[in-house]
Amino acid sequence: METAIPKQYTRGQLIFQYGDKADRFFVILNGWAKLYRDMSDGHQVVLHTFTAGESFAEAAILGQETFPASAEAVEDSTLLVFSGAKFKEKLMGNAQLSMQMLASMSAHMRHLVNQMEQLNGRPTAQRLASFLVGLCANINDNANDNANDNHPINIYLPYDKTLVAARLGMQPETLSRAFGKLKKLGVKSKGSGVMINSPLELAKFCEEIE
Amino acid sequence: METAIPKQYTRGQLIFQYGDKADRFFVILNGWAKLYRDMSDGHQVVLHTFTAGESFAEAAILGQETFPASAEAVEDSTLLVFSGAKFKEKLMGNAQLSMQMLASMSAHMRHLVNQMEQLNGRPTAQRLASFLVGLCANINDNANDNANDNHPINIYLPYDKTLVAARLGMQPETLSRAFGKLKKLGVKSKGSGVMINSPLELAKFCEEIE
DNA sequence: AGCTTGCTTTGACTAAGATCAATAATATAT
DNA sequence: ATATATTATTGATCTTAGTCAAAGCAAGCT
Repeated sequence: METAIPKQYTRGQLIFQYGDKADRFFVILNGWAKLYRDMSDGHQVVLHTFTAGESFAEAAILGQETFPASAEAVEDSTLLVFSGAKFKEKLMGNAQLSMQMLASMSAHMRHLVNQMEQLNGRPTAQRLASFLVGLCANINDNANDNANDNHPINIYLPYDKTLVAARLGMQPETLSRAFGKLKKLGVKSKGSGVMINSPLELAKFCEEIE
Repeated sequence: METAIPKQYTRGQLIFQYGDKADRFFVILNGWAKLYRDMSDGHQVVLHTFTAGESFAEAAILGQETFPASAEAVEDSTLLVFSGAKFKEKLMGNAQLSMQMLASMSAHMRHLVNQMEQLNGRPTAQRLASFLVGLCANINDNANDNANDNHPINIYLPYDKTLVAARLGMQPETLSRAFGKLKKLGVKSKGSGVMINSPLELAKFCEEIE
């Protein structure tokens, strides 16, 4: 939309904070951002991580007056900032757009539901495996790759392991050990690079019952 | 809306199942329903519980073609069943309605986010306390009560403790023990009745660190 | 009443992950 | 290049909630 303005954020910079007036929303041009919530005990729950092409906080400008979570850039990033008021106007005049918006929110909710499933009792190694498989899928999508192939693949963690751990609802130490457990499944982790021998086998492992 | 038809469900009856074609949604006239998801390991995650006046599965009829979760009546209940197609038509012709719908979904998402926060690491006693405080709040709302007062209060669990446990992401045994821990905070549980001496103190406990 | 059935509570035990503490590796700065 | 800070790994221990098993209660039934 023509009214948006691009804005630069540096690593660690706050984009908005829980409770702020929700009068804008965002699309990521490049970089990564996290949506999170600080809990009373000092911990942080990472609700979602976003990257280039994805939008977030669209939901907040409707209904609520304030953001229900905080957001922060986890890398140097460029975001498009949209005015909520102007967007609302457009929505009122365009039923088609409203429907698309509803569909996108519905997808977002499905995502949240999936996330809830993950955070629950499932063992840490499996949670990590799911996460890695997700990253593989992204890469394959981008490369327009055949969905059926099963090359060894090299992926890079989009942000440091502390954040990966938070995203998966575990401690950094536990993440380390989860990587350890995945070694026997052909997952090698070196720095921010992860080498996966058989994405398919890993995907199978995610579904395993104990 | 005039096109809806009321339908009777008995306790334990399936309303719809994960993967079913999402061509309708529901409003509860009376009784209780739960929205849940069966996980690969046989456990069940309860995403939400609904009662009279609340609607659910509205999100599903947009975007996705199938329900992302299952629903079941937890008491004998009467639901209004709406046709998704007809509702979509109405939406297209009515921007106002679309906005309301967006707002309601946005609220629902906020709820899910809160739920995620709860399911996480927080100790079981605190999760239960939050739940009870929520029930108190409902009652006070209905009674148009002063928000600041702090009477001892008697509440009734809306469904059996097995389901409460599931709703809170814990085992029935653990729920019992959680109730035990809350005794020293003036919470007495007898059957489906719960007597809370000081809702305020209980609310404070929810936020406590450790 | 006495019996059955299903929910709830209690107890003993186990296991997964958190925490604490120390070391190693990486990145940043001087 | 060396020093310093940050992040990652490893080990030992502890806590919490899950599991298994048994007993206590309550409601409904014959």
